[in-house]
Amino acid sequence: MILEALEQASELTQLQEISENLRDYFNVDHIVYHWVSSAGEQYGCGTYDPAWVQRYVERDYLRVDPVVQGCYQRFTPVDWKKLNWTSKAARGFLADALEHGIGNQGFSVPIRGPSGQFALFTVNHRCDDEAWFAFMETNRRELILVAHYFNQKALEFEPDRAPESATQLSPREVDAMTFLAMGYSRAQVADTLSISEHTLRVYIEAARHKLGAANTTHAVARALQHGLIVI
Amino acid sequence: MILEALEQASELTQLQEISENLRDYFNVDHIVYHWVSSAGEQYGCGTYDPAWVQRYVERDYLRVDPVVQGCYQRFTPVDWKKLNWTSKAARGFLADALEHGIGNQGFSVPIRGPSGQFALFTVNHRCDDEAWFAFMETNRRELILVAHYFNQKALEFEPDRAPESATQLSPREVDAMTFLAMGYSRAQVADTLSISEHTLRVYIEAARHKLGAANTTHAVARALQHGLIVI
DNA sequence: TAAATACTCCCCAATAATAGCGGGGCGACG
DNA sequence: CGTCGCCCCGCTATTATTGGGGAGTATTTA
Repeated sequence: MILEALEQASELTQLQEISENLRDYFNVDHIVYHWVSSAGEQYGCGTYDPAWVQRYVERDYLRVDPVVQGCYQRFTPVDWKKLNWTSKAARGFLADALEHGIGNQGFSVPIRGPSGQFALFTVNHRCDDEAWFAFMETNRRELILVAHYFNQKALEFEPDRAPESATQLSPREVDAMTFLAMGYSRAQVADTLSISEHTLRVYIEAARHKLGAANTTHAVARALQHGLIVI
Repeated sequence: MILEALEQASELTQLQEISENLRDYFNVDHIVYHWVSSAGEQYGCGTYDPAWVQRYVERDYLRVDPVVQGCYQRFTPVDWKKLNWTSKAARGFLADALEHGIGNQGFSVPIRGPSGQFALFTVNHRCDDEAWFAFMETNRRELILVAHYFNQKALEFEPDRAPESATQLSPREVDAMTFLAMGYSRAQVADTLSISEHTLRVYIEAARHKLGAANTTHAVARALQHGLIVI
């Protein structure tokens, strides 16, 4: 079974191979896995034409692509047909994509990580709606599972992407960060925690230093990204 | 197959039933699904003793529970044995849990949503390591899939939990929020975007209002939680 | 084509944030 | 019993951020 190959893969370059194997196994045009991040850091592998990938990056299609935008707002895997392709930018993007060999049908599985990591596993194919529907009926479950296994492997090979800062905040620091993230002012937080604003400030600074943050907003953002606070 | 029952479930009360059916189907002690959030809003269903659930909430075990803390920092499903049970609080929690009928073996699947939603799907059982290992070998894949389907159903029944405010930020607003989340000061952001600080402030305020945030930190936190920005 | 949205710029007064300094008490770990 | 981390409180000072106005152009959408 295809999952076995995934579980046994042991080198990063194999992911590319596996994506090709998956493409053949499922008999579709493309299988793509890519990491989504606006901070430059993009990683991806799959069977798209490298020219298209380059064009995608160059044109900053990440901000236009309805697949990315849609999955980013969604909980569950989504068929491309359900996405919103009405905007001018989206239609332009779609036309460009089709010209570069991308199929008209697609299914993307959003995958999320603890630090706001976000990845997409996509199956893409060119066919009519009927054939696509039948394909999805048959393979949806296995595809979802494959998506998660693929992601797990990608993480194993790129440990940098799952940093696990291990930075721990003290309970009071967690409280402070949490209320700040909820929009409380310092005075409100201090009041809520029944401590002086001076003391509160000490916690905020401690958290800021632990998190290597430049300011309070940054500290809250990092605490959220690292899963240290829940709001 | 059990997934069919999940797909066909059409009422919220059925989730409780389904969790019981899943427990019997997999022949384990407990199946639990619960939503994790410190903002009061907790939802859960499953086969744990209600007395334990109440105790869990009362004692604020959410902040102690290594399963929650561990999964919150982790990308992938995790066996409870892999978690860190060394702290005093964690050991006390474990002892308390065992006394309340919780099994010693567990497997939890973290599930994340676009707005920072976080849920756990847990299988719990009392048995020796060997039996548990065999069980997991057999059922891991199906459990992962069941976890995601269960979550999907829970979302359908509780649409409030997937609010999808549809709030969209303009590109410039996204830029502003992103750099702020990265710790840039307003001056730095304005400089980076090559606009005046005054203009930048308009974006920040616009984003704040769109997001219903009380201040900049809150706005950044919400933007992060809603997946509107990535850092 | 009109309406909506996005982008750009400006002033001002009040508030929040940051960076230092100092103090004391508690509990856990070795 | 000493060290370490956490919890709590005080002070001063400068700088940055905030939130309330208003106003014009450009682009996209309906």
